[in-house]
Amino acid sequence: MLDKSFYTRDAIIVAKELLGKKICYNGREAIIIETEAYTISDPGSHAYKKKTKRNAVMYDEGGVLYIYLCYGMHELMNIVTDKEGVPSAVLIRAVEPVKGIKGKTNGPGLVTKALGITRKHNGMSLTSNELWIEKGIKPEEIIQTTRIGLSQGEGLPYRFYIKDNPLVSKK
DNA sequence: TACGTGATCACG
DNA sequence: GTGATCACGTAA
Repeated sequence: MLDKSFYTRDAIIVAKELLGKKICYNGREAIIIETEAYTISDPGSHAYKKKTKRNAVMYDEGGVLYIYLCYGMHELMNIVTDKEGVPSAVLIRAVEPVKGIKGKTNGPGLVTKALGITRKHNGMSLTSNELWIEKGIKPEEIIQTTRIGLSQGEGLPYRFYIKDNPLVSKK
């Protein structure tokens, strides 16, 4: 299991290093293929302006989940990073099924659905024996490029994925 | 390319 | 209270 110290670093570093790691939850396992980082003073981040009820968990110490509902029907899964009081997180955009997964996993809304993660898991710890991330594979090559699907801050190069993987999400 | 869908937030 | 907005997915 990855230690708390893995998560309490800058979101960009964590986003990059999460690639190839394995998420384990509820008997299901999946390798992380694609991520996006959301940092402090980032126009695309939910915590860009101020602390609200929704984004409060982003201010927590790294190593917990931030889940929210998008477009009224998709629950998106983020991993909170950095020290307490520094709002930042990493969005999981695509994973590769290893065990116990049904359905598609090549998009952020599909990842939560496949893993069985919902808003009820908001704030849940990633250093527990119920939900955790551990060593998986070593990515051959990592691509860093601009984020997609945002109305603001889309141009920032905070998106990472494993090169040539067929599960990388599309716009 | 169009739109469903509902929580959330910035207003007043 | 109310209206605009939104880190998406699907079908067309």
